[in-house]
Amino acid sequence: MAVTIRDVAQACGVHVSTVSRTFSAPHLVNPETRNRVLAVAEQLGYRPNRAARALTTGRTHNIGLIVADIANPFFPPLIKAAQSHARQRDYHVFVADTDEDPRVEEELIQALAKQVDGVLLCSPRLSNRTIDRLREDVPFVVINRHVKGLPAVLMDVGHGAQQAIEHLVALGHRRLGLLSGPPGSSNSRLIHDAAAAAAADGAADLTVIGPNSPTEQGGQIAAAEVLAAEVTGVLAYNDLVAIGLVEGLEELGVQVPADISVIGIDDIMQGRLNRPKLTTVAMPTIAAGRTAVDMLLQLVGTTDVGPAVTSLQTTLVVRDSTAAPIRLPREVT
Amino acid sequence: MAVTIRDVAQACGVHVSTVSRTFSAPHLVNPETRNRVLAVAEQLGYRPNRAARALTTGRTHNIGLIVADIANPFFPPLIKAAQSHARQRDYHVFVADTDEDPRVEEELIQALAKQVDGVLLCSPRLSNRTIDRLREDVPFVVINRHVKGLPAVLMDVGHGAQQAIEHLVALGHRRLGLLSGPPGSSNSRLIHDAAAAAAADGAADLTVIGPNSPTEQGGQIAAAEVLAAEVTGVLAYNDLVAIGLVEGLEELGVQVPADISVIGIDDIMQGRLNRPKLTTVAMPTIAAGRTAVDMLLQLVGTTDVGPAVTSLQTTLVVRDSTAAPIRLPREVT
DNA sequence: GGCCATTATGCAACCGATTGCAGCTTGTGC
DNA sequence: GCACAAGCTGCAATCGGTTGCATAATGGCC
Repeated sequence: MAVTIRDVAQACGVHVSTVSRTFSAPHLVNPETRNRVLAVAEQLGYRPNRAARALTTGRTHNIGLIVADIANPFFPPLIKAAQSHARQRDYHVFVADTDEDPRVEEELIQALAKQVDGVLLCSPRLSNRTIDRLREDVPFVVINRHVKGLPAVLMDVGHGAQQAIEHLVALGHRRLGLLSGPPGSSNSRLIHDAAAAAAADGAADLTVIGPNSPTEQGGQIAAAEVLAAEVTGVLAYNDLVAIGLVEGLEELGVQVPADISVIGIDDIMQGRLNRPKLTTVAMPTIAAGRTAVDMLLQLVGTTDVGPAVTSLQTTLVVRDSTAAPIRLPREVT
Repeated sequence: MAVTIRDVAQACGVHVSTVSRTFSAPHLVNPETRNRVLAVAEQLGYRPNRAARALTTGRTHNIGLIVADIANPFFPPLIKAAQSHARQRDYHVFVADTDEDPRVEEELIQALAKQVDGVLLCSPRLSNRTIDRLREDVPFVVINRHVKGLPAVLMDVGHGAQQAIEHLVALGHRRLGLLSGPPGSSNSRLIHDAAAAAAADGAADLTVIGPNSPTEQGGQIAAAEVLAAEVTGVLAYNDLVAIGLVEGLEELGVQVPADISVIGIDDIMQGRLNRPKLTTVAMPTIAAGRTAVDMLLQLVGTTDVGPAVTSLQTTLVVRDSTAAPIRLPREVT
């Protein structure tokens, strides 16, 4: 059915190995022969069978990318960046969605293992122990989580939280709130610690509120608590929570940013689709996708690699949900 | 490195073919032997190499899914549905994003062709002629577009537009607007024709506005035109345009839905993240993903298949952006 | 003109599995 | 006690390429 290397060889009157070399080691074949082979191959519509090639070379030229939820707007930019970056290096990316289910995640990794040269694990939900076991099967680079002994690409959310608090302080806010994230999450702790430190540096109070569910609804519910805490500026665990908070506050008759300033984290909306446009900490998702691909390719190219960890900078994007407080806070210095 | 069928055979004292059959044709091997092989395989951590299997069987048990833009919120639910549905049938889905570039799309199809049993083409940007050429390489099912001679899964956007107009008419609106989509798009024509017919049936005027760019900004810009047209209810080409329109109208001091009702198409936000929650035509993306997988698997299973076309129903989801008009329109019957 | 290095090509084993065919062992029926 | 069938298992070719080694042809150099 499909045209193979043998068909081309026969049509050219050369041996299969010559045809093979024409594609995988062109410098080893006479330019004249090479051109003839290429012409015939083109004419016959020959395409190398990557799966067959993988069988002998051990290189599939594919990489896997496993994410918890494609529908989470945080991931697509990262996926796109990884794909286009990999394509430029003659690699293809197979994306798989785990539906947040660790069992599915494990199954996918095992299924992918033999068909890819390495896997990008994006915010994995698996236990460290399971990941440690699976790394026998296929090389990993982990994105957005640190697993001991594995190369990782991290985004410095702590620094982002710091920038956010400094921004509020610079605007004149002194009574700040933090809508905290899930207690178990390491990102949640990083955000809390950095925010607390930055608030202390700025001589501002920081009231921790929650944790509520890290969703729009969670933010909406937190609105009342925010009012009760009498803060004028709030940093939310993520953009969903921030957007929910804005909605909740407006339902209570509180204007953002006139009465209270709100900052999110992640920049999932990128200023679109929401009013007021959210001031937020943008994550370097595109850089993370590219970097992860580079690290993985480097890792599969060499025999041994140290567990390199790259930490990428976040950026505070100031838009319309933050402003100076109307009444100066009481405890101004 | 990895444990192969030979390692298992040797450890068991049987021939490789027996091990092979244990996995691919269990009924042909003595239960006693089979259990022994399974036990040893388990203990050694043997996993079949799907790529090698594909070489002889011609079946990879993978399917490809090519979309124009993963970041477009319209696609992720479809992707997730296709993936989980395929996984239940022991197939894996490789997702690839073309960045809206037909050349990339073609390249991806060719690269994928040998590694998958079939490809789901989601809103392809390629010309019919190119698609016709590529179908020699790999079986296709097209989603969201009709290509002559190819199986397709369509979503009945015309009926959705009809429902939307009927909803506005039922609320009492008689002066309606349609924010039209790109002139070349077939969906755009389907929406226009169905909306026009439904308006005529409901004895309502339908003013076509635009086309503007099918984006949030396009909708925002159209707000002035909508006001000038003196309509009380508007159907937008998609949700992005509808959301932009709501923003544009509010900037002009017009309330939605109090002053003007707005309906979108696609249901990308699913009622989240936007005020007012948008009344919109929900596309059956989940059903489309599942159906497309089923059609593709059926297609690769048999030798010849007719170019079946499945058309899926859309649903009007009434939320908060539509209401009865305040002032009854002049030409009430 | 002979020797050697260089270049180009062919040969054949191999990657990890599948599968048609043949052969062996049992068991059954008569 | 023999013929035959059924049930298992082994053998070896095959899928579509890659690659180390051998061989042949060419050219340069003294």
